Amino acid sequence: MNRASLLMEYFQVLGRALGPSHWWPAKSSFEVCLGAVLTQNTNWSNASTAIEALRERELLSPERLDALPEAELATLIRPAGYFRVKAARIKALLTFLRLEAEFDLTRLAQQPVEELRSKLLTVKGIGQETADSILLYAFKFPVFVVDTYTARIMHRHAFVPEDVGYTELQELFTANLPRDPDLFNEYHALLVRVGKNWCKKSSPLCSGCPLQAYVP
DNA sequence: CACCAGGCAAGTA
DNA sequence: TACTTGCATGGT
Repeated sequence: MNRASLLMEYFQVLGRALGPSHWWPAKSSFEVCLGAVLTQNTNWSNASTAIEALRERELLSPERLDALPEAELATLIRPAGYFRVKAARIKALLTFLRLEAEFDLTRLAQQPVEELRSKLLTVKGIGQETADSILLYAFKFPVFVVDTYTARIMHRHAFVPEDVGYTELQELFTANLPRDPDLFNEYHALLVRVGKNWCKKSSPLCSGCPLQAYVP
């Protein structure tokens, strides 16, 4: 079986077993951008608590957050962990959004995806995964997001070496799947759900995983 | 108690 | 370039 067929089969098996993921859980593109930073190396539950703290204070707009002092932002997002680092990163992102598009995210997304990706990567605190999460989940560009779960799962299934780089791992999917943002959206979500439930870092518990039959 | 979570940048050699 | 370290809360 070739990679393209196998990757599509994985998607279908996971979809049938787990059902729709409804990603990204956010009410606006801007919320996706915030969540993308807040969830860096952090479980979504903690990131979500931080988002809700901002929501309670009606701070979930770029203008309101931009006006908020960084120290106050840091206090509010404390539950997300790395809160000082993340406050600085969110501030850097806000400055970028203001200078690049006057906080108009719709306008920001008018440019070619490669151009926007390059610009996002210049923002301190926005790496490849965060940039791609924003491109796919906030703006619906057909960009496949990969993460540590993706690497672990695909390595365990012998698709890639353990130390596979971000770009190489991403190309495994983009070179073998149709460039469909809805497909990429759901596929990444399903892989994260598999990772969380059955493909943990230590004590690999494949039992019960929908993809167990495919593990070599 | 230890380990982990939807990373990233800065420092070192 | 290749490797190491700091960042930090909350759940299991």
